[in-house]
Amino acid sequence: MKAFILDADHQDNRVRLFLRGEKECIIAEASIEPYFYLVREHGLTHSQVEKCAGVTRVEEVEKEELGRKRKYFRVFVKEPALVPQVSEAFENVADHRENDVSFVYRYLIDNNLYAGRMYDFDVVAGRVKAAKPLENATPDLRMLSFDIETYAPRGRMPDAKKDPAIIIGMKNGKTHVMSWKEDKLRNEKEMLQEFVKSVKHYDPDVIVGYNSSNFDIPYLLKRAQANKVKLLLGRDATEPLLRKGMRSGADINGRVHLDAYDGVEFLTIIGALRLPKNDLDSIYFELRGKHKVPIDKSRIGEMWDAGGKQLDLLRRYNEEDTIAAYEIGREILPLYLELSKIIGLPLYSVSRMSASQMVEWMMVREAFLRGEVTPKRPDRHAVSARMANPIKGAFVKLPEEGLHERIAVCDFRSMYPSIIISHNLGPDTLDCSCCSKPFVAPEVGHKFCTNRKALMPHVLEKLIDERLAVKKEMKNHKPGSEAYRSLHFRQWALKIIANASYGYLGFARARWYSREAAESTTALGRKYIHETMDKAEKAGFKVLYGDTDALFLKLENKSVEDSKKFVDKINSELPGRMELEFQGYYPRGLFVTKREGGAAKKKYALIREDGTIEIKGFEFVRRDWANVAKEAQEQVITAVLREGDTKKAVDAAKKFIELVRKRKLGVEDVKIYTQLVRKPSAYEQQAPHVKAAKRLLEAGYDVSAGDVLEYVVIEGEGSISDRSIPVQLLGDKRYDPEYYINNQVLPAVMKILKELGISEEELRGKGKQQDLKNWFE
DNA sequence: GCGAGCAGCGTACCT
DNA sequence: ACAGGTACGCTGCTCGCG
Repeated sequence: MKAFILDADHQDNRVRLFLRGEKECIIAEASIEPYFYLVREHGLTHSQVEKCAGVTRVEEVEKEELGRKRKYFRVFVKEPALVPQVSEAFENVADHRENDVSFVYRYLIDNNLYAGRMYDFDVVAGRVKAAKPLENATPDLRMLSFDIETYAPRGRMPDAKKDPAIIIGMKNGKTHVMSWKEDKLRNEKEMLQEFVKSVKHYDPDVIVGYNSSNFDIPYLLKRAQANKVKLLLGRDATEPLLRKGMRSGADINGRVHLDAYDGVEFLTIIGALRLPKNDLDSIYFELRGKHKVPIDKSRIGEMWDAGGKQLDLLRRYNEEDTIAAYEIGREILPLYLELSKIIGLPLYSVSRMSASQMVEWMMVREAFLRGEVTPKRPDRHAVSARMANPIKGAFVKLPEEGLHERIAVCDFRSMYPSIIISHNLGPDTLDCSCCSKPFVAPEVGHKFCTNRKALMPHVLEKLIDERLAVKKEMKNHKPGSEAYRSLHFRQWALKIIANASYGYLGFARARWYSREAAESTTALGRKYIHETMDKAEKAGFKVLYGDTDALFLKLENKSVEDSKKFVDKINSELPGRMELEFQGYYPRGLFVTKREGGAAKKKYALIREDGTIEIKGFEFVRRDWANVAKEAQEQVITAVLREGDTKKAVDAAKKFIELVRKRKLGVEDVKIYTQLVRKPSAYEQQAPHVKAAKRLLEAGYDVSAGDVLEYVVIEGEGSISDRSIPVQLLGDKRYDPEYYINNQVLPAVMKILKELGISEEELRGKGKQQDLKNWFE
């Protein structure tokens, strides 16, 4: 059967595989002997281990771990559940290894099977006998998104014990919203049954929700219980299984429960997405350019009771959430599928992993393939010791403030991965005993083996080679075609994992953490960027700025061609896989002065020849600035870069100040977003967002760490914090024009205008010194 | 008792 | 729960003056 492993779990010693073929999904079983390792030390004997209850047999093996040979007992046990138990029993006698590799992962890794990839499975009597890898593309997955609305009386959050679910929306191709006031459904119970029936009928491979692990699925489970029905969403007609722990989850057997919220967080962390906040409305706006129907969540109960137009509006609201979840699913499912194919673990598991976990599981698999033992996770003390001792990072050159012309930007392609590969860096090649001439890292002096390839460089090389091949293959396909799209997601997935590798080396909780390898990586990075800057100056360019792996060259009297030739010259002198890339030419660019003087790093604006503008670091790109300040700054930057028009820039700034002063702005223009990273009581300073959070709490809202707050500074007495009111509680309170001029618009625009020699006074139109208060006559 | 000056907290950005 | 480098608003303390 031509199929791929969509999902897998186990019952006792039997691994259960959900094999997704062209159309059908069948269940097949397989098995493997569960095992783990004990390090042979402290006089522990073979027979001692063998005698332990649950142990079936013991092998004496010699294997490599972190570049060193060691002796282990490979301990086989009766069933998977005994792996943690038996290893625990030896805790005070011998160190264990790989006792935390789950049974399904063990099966996939040890059999060299990659979930997500196509195989020709030989299934006899429901058991997998063999699997032959195929080149075929994965068949299209059936995806269903869903979203629920729940009833609650005004003034409190819904309580799953007593408040019913009232609406369920679903979308596969088309959208279907049902509620039990309409749609021939008489009550909540019938709606729940209808939902289960729809899922069974459509038989999706993937069920997408938004925050469904924490809300929709737990809620529906409780409601099903209250109505004495079962929420049988699994392919084996089972209910979702809620997972507790550090990260809650909801497993649906045989399907992939994709929580789009996880996906959005993941994209945000890797820098592929930036939204003011990660809620469905922000996403809806990002995807469709318009906001969802505005409804007050605390009034959902009333709207339900009112029926008619109110209920229609509520259904519309639900429909938009369902659509948004579906659209996010369409974007992240192909990405997760490619990640799953690369890592080889089931799609559902991968969708719940952080980038570092993805790197780590790739390493675990590759270590197995190389016959190596996986190091154990560091304990709490090791983690805090690692964190207490941070690693020196990248070099950032002080730029030259002001307006500059004719800039070429170059950067090192995948700098850190290239360094790790080119110099064979890793904990397993550090201080080897086999090399008479090891590589010695500059500045830090760590020595690395030059004979045997380390695990991380080995993994990275595979990732990067594969990515180059995929990029090449993409040229054979039309952009927009299905094949192109899938290749795009593949190269993106490969890039994500490669880019996370350096961070992983320096990640305190990593099994393959290596302070030495990580600090050698950054030391080499600093060496390469410094050397390249020196060479650029010698070649007659002016190095305007540089950060980590990027450098900005001012062409002066040289041509763009010259800068490209310079890049070629550098590449001819670089070792291994190191490569400098010409990134682009910019006719104009702007750097500014810090408030306390001196040029600011990590803040600049560039314009391309086609007139498009790139803004980095400025208030314009920060969510914790009001829109009015951001828009004013954008217009000023645009006037300066596109037209070189100082007057236009000044006029734009004045226009915004006037708007503020005349109170022409709405909440959207003046609200400020700030994330609350802890619970409100945990702050020592009463910052504006902390005060806003406390006000929300007082008013009976739920506020928790991680929430992004929206607040407005209103007029009145007291500090800014005293006057920071969350938008939910704004009522008819008015924004403070003085604050928005002096603390928002002016700093944002003056930062730019100051570089053109314009003073705050000139902004006011008169050349004289005047008190800012004059704006408020 | 009061304002100026400043350190440190806190957030979000860049590579 | 991926790294370090950086800017900068705001609070709340210290200090000098009277």
